[in-house]
Amino acid sequence: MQASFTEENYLKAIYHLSEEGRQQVNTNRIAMVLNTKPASVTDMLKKLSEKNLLNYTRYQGVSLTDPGRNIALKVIRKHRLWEFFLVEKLNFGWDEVHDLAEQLEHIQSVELINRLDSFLGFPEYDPHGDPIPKDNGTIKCYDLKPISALHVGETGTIAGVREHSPLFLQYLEKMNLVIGKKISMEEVIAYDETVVITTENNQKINISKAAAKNILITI
Amino acid sequence: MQASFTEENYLKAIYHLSEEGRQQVNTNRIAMVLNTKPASVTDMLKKLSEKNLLNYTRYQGVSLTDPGRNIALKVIRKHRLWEFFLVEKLNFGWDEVHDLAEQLEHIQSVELINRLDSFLGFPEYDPHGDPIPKDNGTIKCYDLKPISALHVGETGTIAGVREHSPLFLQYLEKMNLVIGKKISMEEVIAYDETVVITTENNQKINISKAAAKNILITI
DNA sequence: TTGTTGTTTTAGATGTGTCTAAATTTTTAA
DNA sequence: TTAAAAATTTAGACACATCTAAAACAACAA
Repeated sequence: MQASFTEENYLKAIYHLSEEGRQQVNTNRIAMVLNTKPASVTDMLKKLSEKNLLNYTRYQGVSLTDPGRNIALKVIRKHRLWEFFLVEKLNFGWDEVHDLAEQLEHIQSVELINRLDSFLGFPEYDPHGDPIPKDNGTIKCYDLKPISALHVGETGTIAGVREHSPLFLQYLEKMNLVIGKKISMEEVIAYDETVVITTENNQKINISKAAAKNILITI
Repeated sequence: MQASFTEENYLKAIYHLSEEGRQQVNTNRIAMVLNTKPASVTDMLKKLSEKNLLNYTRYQGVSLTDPGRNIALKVIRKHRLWEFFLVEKLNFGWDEVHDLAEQLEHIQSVELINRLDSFLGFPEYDPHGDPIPKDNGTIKCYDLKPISALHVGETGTIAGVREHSPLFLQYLEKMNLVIGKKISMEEVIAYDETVVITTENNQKINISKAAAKNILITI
């Protein structure tokens, strides 16, 4: 089953949206994340549905079929391996690689991506802590929690992020809140839910509620 | 000046055609190398001409403008750097990389390609012996000759090829006629212009006239 | 100079992915 | 239960790159 550049982007977006929420994904959300209009989304959903890549009934939202999910995972595999390559081999910052990987993820060649995987030493996670799907379509399922889910006194290690915008990643870099850092929850300010965390060297850092939701940790 | 995927392919093809022959490139040749129809070529030529990427007058063929040649050279730079990467880092054969590089050459990012260049150690030639254009748009001009131009008794070193099809490259590989090999011209069979060459270890190899025209050497 | 041949261009159509504006359906609130 | 609001879909159009068939042009030989 061959999917076009655009079709791949739709499938990937729908995969991400169904991961982060309920089963059925709605038209407006898709239009929003793909920077397009709901009418265009409807057109594409009909097309993908005819190709049996997703289940679609008018007004009811969509879910991926197995072939559809498979294509999405292949694209995500490519995206994350290229990100790893760009950071580890070409020394890009973790905030610079997303747009490049959006292009590279559409290069068609199973052989290429498997050799890249091998060249990189079969990494398990990309530079943002996201798991890299294997060639056979399996993907580690995350049991990461956002910092905001920690109770006061609890400790964790930063292992991922939930938002990939350059601005957010640059902010984390500047605060030295990078993957692998151990932190513990100090307190939550009642007024605006600002979170105070402590790093290994006993430094206290205040982060906003929004930021705390987007930093993921293992316990 | 941004050119689309397809526009880039036209500019690259026209660049290659004007290298290998006279100045003006004709419509039918372009259609042939791009695997498309002359009518489509005409449409595109009008478009590229309006963008000032080439000089076009009806029925008179085309030549690239400076901006057009510049885009073509950037694409060729990317193509050849990616080919080098695929062969040197991912261990592809020199006969396997062309189609992949045709995809990779359209990734848009000057930063990416310059970092790749640096990662690869600023190579001067791609795996087929073609010179890699520099970021500033300069390119080494070849003074390679085909084997068929050697006189009997003359010696040369294989430095490039004029044809990139997998079949031809696999044939060379099998005969061990790879870049760097020293050969000398033994004789030309009068009957069908088959060329007999001798390798360093005194092995005699017969190659057809067509093949001899497509293997390039330095003296 | 004229006619033939081969090349090139125009005219009109198709497929993909997008859009706006209007209509329809679902959801929510009264 | 019904009306208003929100979400979704249809209808009709456009841009891009392509195609076929037919017309226009160039080059060459007689």
